[in-house]
Amino acid sequence: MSKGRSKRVSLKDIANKLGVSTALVSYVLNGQEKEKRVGAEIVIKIRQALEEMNYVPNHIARSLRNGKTQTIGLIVTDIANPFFSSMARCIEDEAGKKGYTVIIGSSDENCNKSRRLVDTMLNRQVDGFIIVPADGCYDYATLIVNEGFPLVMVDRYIPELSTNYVVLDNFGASYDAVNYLISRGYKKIGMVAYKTNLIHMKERIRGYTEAVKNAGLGKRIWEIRYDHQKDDIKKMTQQFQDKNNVKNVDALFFATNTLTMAGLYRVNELKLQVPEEVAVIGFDGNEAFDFYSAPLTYVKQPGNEMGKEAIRILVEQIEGSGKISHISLAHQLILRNSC
Amino acid sequence: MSKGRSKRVSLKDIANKLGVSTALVSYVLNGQEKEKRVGAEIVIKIRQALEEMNYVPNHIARSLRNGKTQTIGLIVTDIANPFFSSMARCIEDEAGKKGYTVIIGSSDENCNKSRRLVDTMLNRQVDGFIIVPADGCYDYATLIVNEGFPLVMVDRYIPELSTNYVVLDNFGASYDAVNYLISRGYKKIGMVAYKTNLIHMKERIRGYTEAVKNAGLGKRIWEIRYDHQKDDIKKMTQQFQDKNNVKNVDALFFATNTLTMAGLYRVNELKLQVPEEVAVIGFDGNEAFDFYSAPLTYVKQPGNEMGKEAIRILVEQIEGSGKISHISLAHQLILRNSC
DNA sequence: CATATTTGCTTTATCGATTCAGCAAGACAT
DNA sequence: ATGTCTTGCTGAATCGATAAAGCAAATATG
Repeated sequence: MSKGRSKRVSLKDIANKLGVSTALVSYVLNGQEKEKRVGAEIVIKIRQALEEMNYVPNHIARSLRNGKTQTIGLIVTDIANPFFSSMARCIEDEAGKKGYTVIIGSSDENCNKSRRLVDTMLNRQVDGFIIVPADGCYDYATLIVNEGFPLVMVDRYIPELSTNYVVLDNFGASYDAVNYLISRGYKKIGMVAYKTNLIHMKERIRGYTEAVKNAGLGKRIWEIRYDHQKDDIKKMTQQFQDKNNVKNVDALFFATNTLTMAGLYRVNELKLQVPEEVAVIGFDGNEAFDFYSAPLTYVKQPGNEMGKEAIRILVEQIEGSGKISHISLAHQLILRNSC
Repeated sequence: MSKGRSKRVSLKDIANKLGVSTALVSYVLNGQEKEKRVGAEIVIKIRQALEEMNYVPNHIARSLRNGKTQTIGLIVTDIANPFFSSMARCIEDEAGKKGYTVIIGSSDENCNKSRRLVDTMLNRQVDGFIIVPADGCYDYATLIVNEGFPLVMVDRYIPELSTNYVVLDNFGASYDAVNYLISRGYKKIGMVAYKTNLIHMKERIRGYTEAVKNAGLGKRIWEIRYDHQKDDIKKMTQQFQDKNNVKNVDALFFATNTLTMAGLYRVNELKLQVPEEVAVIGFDGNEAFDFYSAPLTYVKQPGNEMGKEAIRILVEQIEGSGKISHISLAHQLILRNSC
């Protein structure tokens, strides 16, 4: 038998106690005593009563009335991915400071799940969205924008959709990383990317392509299917080891931290030495990179800054700004021993 | 200028369209057409209209009326910690299946933050809590229980508080891990734990103590302060390396993944070989453990199962069960090369 | 046939906060 | 003295869904 939950004090309780109307109390509560011409003495009395009776506004009632919930929906591909979990951490902290609460969902890069999450969140009447869009199904993002809901895309964006985003300068980061490999004397540089039409991946591939082209080197790209990761990575490792294969490499550039991890697991299984037998550059960062036998050189994304910017822009939008922000953040190449 | 958000269809809209009262529509919506004796034809018409007009219930209004928000508050120490982020992932998925939404907060093992999070969540009228309690300040947990809110503690619990929990058999796991070290011939086994009164840590320490005592070995414990981690770990490494110190060791057992990581960073800085110069057993798991020069032997916690159980119990409670569940899950010792 | 009972629906209060419209009473101007 | 303004407050509608209470009409029972 659950103990009786003590009912909270309502505006009405305060009003009754003082023998005034709820309107007055509400005005004082919302700092409108000037505009609404509330008497000076009664203001003081109301403030006291609010304090004494330990009044806490009912969020739900307020939301129903105002149509604002002070809630933000965050959809990432996987909250268990350290890049996203640390970004989420930052988003929650920042949102909290501004009086917003965050609800999080993981889409697994899957359209149906994304749509279901968006539906749930719309149903919960979030005031705005921060979304890492999944590949292919832009309908729900379009819906969000068309309905006039504030939306900030992070990590990647949908070029066709005119809305806010905060991303890495993916082309630049990738170009930079590959050039570093080139400067270290590697000639057969491979890139392991995801097979997707998402712009961030396209840009990372373009950075790689541009860099190897400028150096007069051959292009070796694997596009791994997200839902056949293991098979495709296996095939990849077979090809890149084979001296007779056109895709034989001396260095590998991985396009995300999940790909880096998957690749390294396989490299370990095959007992390949890094960087002697194959050099490696990772992406995104992961504590695991620090502990690899050869600590990994990698492209570090400013995940926290990304989260902070996203919240800042979103709240601006929620509060009525009409301007659309497109932000590209700079990467950092962390140099260590893997190449 | 934000585009006009198209107003959603309400119960009233449906009722008006059909020329019936909202009560009827509500009954049909909630499957009470039998109890509330709604006519067979009108039921069909209402169902059709709900379908056609694409009706979606207003969650906020429902919450205000029912006093239930179908929302769960989850407080962990740090959502960026992979142990908790993967648990959170699992909790969200399971909660979603049962029609609940989760809001997450990170306490950083800090009382004030914990309290603020609980306040926010109470204010948002969550239906129940899943909490990883922080050290020392049990007031808010007691408050939650006394107010009659369902609460499930995970990872650790507060013995004085009679409520549900799902934890690891910490004593057993620790005992087992240390015995494994003993069976491998290590004689000077040290344990690195956090300085805290929390039961899970006490139990892990008790497991270690019991194991070394039974083997007639000396006790070497470091209790690291959570907010002076770096200093304390440094001091620890100085002592355990010193052959003349009573705390000199040939093997280290770390009590959490954050401690393991912090310890390994330091071990790497000092260029100590694992396991030759010092053997290591970790706790909790972390992808990083797989990539350590000597892949780490560690105590694996069933984080997903913990999350699943927690949600199951919590929802049971929310739906009115009075029974209190105390669940201890079994660990798994993952054997590899670090000892 | 007269009285119960059942069936099918409507009315209305409620959850708690917000806010517009409106009403007295006093201040001020003409 | 009459009309206009200002001040300080109240009443009631509203957001959308739920559910208790009540009311006719239809059916059943004696």
